[in-house]
Amino acid sequence: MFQCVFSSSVLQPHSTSCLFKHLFYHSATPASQKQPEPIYSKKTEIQRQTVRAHSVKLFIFSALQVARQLLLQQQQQQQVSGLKSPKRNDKQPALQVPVSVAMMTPQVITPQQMQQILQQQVLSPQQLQVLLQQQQALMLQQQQLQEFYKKQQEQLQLQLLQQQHAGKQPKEQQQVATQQLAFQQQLLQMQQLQQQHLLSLQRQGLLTIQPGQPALPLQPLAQGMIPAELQQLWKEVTSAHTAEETTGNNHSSLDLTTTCVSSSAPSKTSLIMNPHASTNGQLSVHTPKRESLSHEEHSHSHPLYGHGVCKWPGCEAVCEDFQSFLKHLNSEHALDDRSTAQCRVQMQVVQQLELQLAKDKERLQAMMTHLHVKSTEPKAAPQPLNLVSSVTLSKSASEASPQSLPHTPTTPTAPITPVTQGPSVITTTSMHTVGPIRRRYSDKYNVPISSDIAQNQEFYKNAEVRPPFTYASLIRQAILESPEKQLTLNEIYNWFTRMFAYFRRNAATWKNAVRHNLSLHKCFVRVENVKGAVWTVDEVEFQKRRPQKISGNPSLIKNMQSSHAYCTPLNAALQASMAENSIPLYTTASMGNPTLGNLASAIREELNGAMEHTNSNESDSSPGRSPMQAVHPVHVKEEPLDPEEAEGPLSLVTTANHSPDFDHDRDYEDEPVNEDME
DNA sequence: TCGCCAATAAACATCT
DNA sequence: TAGATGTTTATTGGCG
Repeated sequence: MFQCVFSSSVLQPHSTSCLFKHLFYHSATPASQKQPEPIYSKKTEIQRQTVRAHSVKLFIFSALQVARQLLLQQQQQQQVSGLKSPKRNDKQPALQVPVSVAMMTPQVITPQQMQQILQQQVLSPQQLQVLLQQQQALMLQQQQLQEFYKKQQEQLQLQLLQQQHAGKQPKEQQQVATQQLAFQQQLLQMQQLQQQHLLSLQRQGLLTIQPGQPALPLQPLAQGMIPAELQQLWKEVTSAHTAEETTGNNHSSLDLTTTCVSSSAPSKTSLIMNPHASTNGQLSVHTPKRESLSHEEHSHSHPLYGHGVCKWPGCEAVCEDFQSFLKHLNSEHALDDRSTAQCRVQMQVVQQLELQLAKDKERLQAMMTHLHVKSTEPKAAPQPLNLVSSVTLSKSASEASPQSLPHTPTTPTAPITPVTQGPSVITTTSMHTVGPIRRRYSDKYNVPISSDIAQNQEFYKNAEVRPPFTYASLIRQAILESPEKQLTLNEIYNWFTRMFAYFRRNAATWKNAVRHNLSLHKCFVRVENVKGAVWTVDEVEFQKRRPQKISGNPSLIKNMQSSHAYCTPLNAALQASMAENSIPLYTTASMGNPTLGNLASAIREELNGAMEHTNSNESDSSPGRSPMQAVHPVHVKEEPLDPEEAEGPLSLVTTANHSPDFDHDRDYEDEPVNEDME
């Protein structure tokens, strides 16, 4: 009986196939149905900040409604009161200095406050949609208010002119002045209301205030934002979200050095959360502070600008410099239906990608778990799992396991290197091969043995997984890991059993193989000392047999090609997986959003880079290049070899794919040794 | 299909 | 004398 390893599963498949079906069911079942979604801190933060932003924006919206009502009431009072003007004769400030629209605008939250509120938020598409609708309503109201204020101001100025020229209509003038005063009083009330709301938010933890932020809840009216600025800020917020999510997981927050809107605001407090992040820079046009920033800095960090091209989804307009990019951004990607729709689409893309990532992670985990379960199945998989090519020991070897240890119950973590190497991990045959099929395994894919063993130490120790290296490589590694770079045969045995659970079984087989390799390969030198015979590694011999020059070694070139070829099925798999899980994403891609293609190409580049890095890393960290190994003394075989025997087999440790680990001496005795490859 | 090569098996010798 | 150690040969099977 096998028990499914899924935490939420209680099914106990009675056979391997049943278990496999069960696992397949798990794989096909949406994650939400089988176990809770992995809780990512970022996700939680997103939700929290979304609520925060939502509350604040709703508040702004409601505050504007209140303002509008007040103004309407004022307008009605003005119409009703008619000539009942106050008898004040003193000059009102509003009369001396025309009341600006900004003064009259009920935007009491300063840019700093707004930015502080908004700087951390990441909205879900649904929430953004709601907010965008609110935003549109907000803009509409702002426009109405603005028009109303303008009318009022025009009337006022007209009256002032008339008064100056004709000295007439003092009543109307006073009336308007009173009206303006009333406006200010009402706005002050609103301001206080807003302050209370902000304090309330602050108390609820929905609004964090920087310690150095002076008088956050309340700012003078003169420091409020004009509607245009607010509109810009809204744009910036939405665009910044788009940009932030476009850039993926860089967790960039808004760079408020580029979003400091009002120069009049006492923005002494630096609100920069991430100096490398940026926004779309829309506000830099009218902010001296932003203009002080170098455009190179912008262009280097702006997620929507790179290589002289606007990276707005589906745009790719060529912008010669950052300035023109900003103009283009402001003109072509202003806040309109198209941009908001694209923003929504982009958010869906990101969401789908995150969902896909979560699913694939889960799938990977299930695969790992599944393979471990399979490796410990006593019936179906009596042989230890071979990571490379599912080597199953021969019948006699598997039967002759006097030192077999019980299977380790621990669940080892998956090997790092083979996973990242991709093809070196599991072949399709490993899933289906049954019986004593002996398959060749070697140091494939240029995995540096030392790093692989170091990275996957726990895995190899706990899982009966055959290390993807030849016996010769392992022997050499064992010797080199020893303090004196020499080991007795028994110590080599111990190293094998200590480091690899796989070698805790079938001792007769692999020990024979170890002895065979020690004798076979010239690079292993037997040295007699006081302890008896110890084995060392002859690095010269070892390095002689590493024809790894990429430019000249066809096997390496082939390996490189196969590495690249691996990317193609991976892309296909990725896209198939995406298609399987995210139709909207495909819709997005079909709309011309290059995200999917970019993602695929990015992954392809990453893989290529990884492969190249692996190759270079391998050559760097290859045994032949190890400084430690380079200084290792060369031992001479005490037993003079017969010339015929000297042609015995040797192996390569870290040659390319399908290259021999250790080539026979015979093969290299007459071949020119390419020293460049060392 | 063939050759190469690592893994495996086994025989044999030598040593402890 | 048994077991460990070391050597050699043959076979198998993967892979280019």
